[in-house]
This record gives sequence, C-alpha cells and structure tokens, in this order.
Amino acid sequence: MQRVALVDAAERIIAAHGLQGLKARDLANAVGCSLGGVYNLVGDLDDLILHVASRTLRSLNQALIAADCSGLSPEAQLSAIAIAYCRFARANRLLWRALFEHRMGADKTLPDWAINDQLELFAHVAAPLRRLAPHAEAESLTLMSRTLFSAVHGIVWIGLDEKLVAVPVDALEGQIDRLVRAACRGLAAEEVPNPQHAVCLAKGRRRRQSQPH
Amino acid sequence: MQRVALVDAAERIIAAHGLQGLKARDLANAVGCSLGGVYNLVGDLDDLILHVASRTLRSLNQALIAADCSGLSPEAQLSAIAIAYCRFARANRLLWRALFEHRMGADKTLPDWAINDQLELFAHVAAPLRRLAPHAEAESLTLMSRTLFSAVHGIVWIGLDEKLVAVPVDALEGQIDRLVRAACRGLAAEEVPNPQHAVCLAKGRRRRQSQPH
DNA sequence: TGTACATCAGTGAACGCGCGTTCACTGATGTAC
DNA sequence: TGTACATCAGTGAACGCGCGTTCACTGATGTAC
Repeated sequence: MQRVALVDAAERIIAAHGLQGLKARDLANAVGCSLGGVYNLVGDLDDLILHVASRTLRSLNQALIAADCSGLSPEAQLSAIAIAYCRFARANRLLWRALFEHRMGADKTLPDWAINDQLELFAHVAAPLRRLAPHAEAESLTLMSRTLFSAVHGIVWIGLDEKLVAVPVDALEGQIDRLVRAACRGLAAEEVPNPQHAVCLAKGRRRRQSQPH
Repeated sequence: MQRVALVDAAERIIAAHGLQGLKARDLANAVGCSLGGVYNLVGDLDDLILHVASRTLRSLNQALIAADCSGLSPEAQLSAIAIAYCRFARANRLLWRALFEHRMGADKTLPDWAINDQLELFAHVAAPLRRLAPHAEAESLTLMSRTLFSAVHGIVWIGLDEKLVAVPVDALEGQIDRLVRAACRGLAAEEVPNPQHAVCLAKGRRRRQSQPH
C-alpha cells in the first residue's frame, strides 16, 4: 500500500464531502486497507491534509500560470488572473475551501514547503502590479499584492459560500473584473499624480495608519 | 434564571475562546445553573449562537453608523466605513469571526430576523456608492455594494487570521483606504466615460459574464 | 392555621454518538542453516 | 528440499475523550379546602 494512494483518496473525499467529511475510517475504506493501516503510511490526519493542500496549491498555481498571458496590459492581466482564481475556486470548491479552513493542532507548525507553496502565488500578482506602478516602492507593491489578493479572495469566498448576502455566482466574474480594473485605474492615478494630490494622499494615509486602533 | 443571562455568558465565552470554545457545560458553569438548566432557557446551542450573532451584527451596525459622517465625499465616506469595519473586527475578533464560522445544522434555516440584521449593513455601503455613481442602475449598485463589502471583508479576514501570507495588521487600515479609494476613482471613471470607452467596457463585461464557467 | 395536592424550575447522572489513535496480534514473506 | 526463526506490513477491536441532549427525579412554592 502506497502513501500516494492515501493522498489520492483523501483528495477525493475532501473534494466530495469537504474537509470535515474526512474520517480515518472512510479513508481506510476508500484505499482498501484497515483503519490501523492508515497510520502506517502517515503520521496523522493533519499530515495527510497538508499533503492534499500542497497539491491543491500547486494546481491552483498551474491554473494561474495558464491564465497569465503576459501580452496583455497590466490591468487585463490582473483581471485575468483574478478571474482564473475565481474559476479555480468554483471548479475545486471544497478542496479550495479546505486550504483556508484547515488549522493545525496547536503544537505543530506549518512545514516550510507548505509556506513556499503559498508565496509562489503572489508572484502572479506582483509582476503585473509592478508594470502598473513602476515607480512604487517594493514594500508598497508587496502590500498591494496582498491587498488585492485578499480582496478578490473575499469576493470569491463570500460569493461561493452563498450563506451570507453575497454577489450571485453568475455575476462573480463580471464583478471581479470590475473591481480589479477600477482598482487598477485608481492605482495608476495614484502613481502619476499632480504634486499636491500626491502629498495630500500620502499625508492622509500616514495619519490614518498611525492612529491608535 | 433568565435567558438574557445565558446570551451574556455565551457572548463572553465566544469573545474569549471562539465559537468552538462554546460548550454547554461551560455555559452552565458561567451562569451558575446546571447543565440541564441551559435547555430550559434555550432550544439548543444553535439558537443561542444565533442570538449572540444578532447582537454582534447590531453592534457592528452601530459602529458603522458612528463612522458614517455623511458630510464627507463619497470616497472618504466609503473609506471611513470600511476602516470602521476593520476596527470593529479587530476589537471584537472572535465574535466577528463567529458570524462567518457558524453554520446551522443541515435541517434548520436562518430565521428572518437574522437575515434582516445582515441586509441593514449594506445600506451603509449603498448610499455613498449611489452618490459616487449617480447614473448607475440599481442592480449595478447592489452588486457593487456587495462586491466592495466582500473585498474589504476579505482583506480584514485574511489580515486578522495571520495564518496565510497576509497584509500585516498594522498596515491594514492604510491598505483598505488605498483600495477603497482606488476603486472609487476607478468607478468614477467608469461612470463618466467617453462614449467609445463606455461601449467597450459594457461589451467586455457582458461577454465575460455570459461565458460558461 | 393546618393538610393535601399540583406545579414547575432546576438538577445532574446517564445516554448516545462520533471519531482519532493505539497496540497486541496475525500471517505472509524472506533468511539462515 | 526442509525446518526454524525473524521481520514487518497489515489488522481491527478497544481505548479514550469530548460533548450535546435527555429525562426521571427533587424540592421549593403556590393553591384549594
């Protein structure tokens, strides 16, 4: 019996029933071994989930690479990446949700390879952003990548959740496109401002950041 | 023994230990009654959680009202509301998280009063948006309110989660301000476009929306 | 004032279920002589 | 070829814990006569 078969099975179960649908007994059943056998191949279920998550991140990464035609304008490129994120999430809903729902047992920490998988994703956002705002500082770009990612992620998450009052699924891609492009237009305006405007903006931002929460 | 004491206790426990830290036995302990006594006051724990959630939504609503000085420009107003949302989330982290983490048992559905609590929040976003884009259709505005809300929510959620690669907590308010204002500038540009641009945008959006996922 | 009875909030031991993890054991396979 | 022994993946019953919910019972309080 191979560990990879176990990861396969875990992936199938999570895709079908969600992270909380993953039970050691079903897993044993699915790969055709005994309950105890599972623990010969894998330390515990957290381990296994981490491997599934790593796969999901990698295939998400592939999906974003496929969408990332660098011939486009930065806005179009960012929009395409964001929409690809949305599609990936729809097509792999429960696996994608599992990425964010899973928390490790309090003691153990995330292994390095899992962290790297995450960081790679931001490269897709950072590159077009750099083209959009070539004069921005590196730190500002990093922050903006993360902000934009979180924003799009939030739209998709709530949209696919369908629990709360959300953007309807059919309107998701259109709205993501709208927001990303609007943000790009706004950021471009921030980039080439008239001098007064720039000073005023910077001041406002600095004041706001240093306020006590 | 009063039901309100139970809701108080539940609120305290969730605020201190999170939604999954809420146990019937601790609850009984906290209000000083027996385990069985809890079920004399409340149908089940889902019930109780719903009451806590309702309180949280109401106090969030109050926080947004307090931040909503209608004297400002629409962009400033939207930014102020978004930042107020962020502050509320930080100040009431676990109660706020509980709003989104809780899912009812499969059979029961959300009562009407709980849904209303949610809808009220969008009014805060919709009003300034209407001022920003006075010519937009009602449906477009509704969609944009939800999109903007989800986007800001996403930034705050991932930011306060601190698990994934996120916007650092200290930079949150600045980044939210930046994104909201950028989006506003972009939307305003969408609102008063030159004719060709408008046609092109509308087409692109329509095409994109009607694509099979 | 006293007695009998009804009511009902409050009790907590026990039920029942789910489920991750363990461990003494099995039996097939390989190795030594 | 045959025998004795070692190894080790694989087994599944059992452990242990957590926890929501129930229900037969208690005892204080109120009511009727």
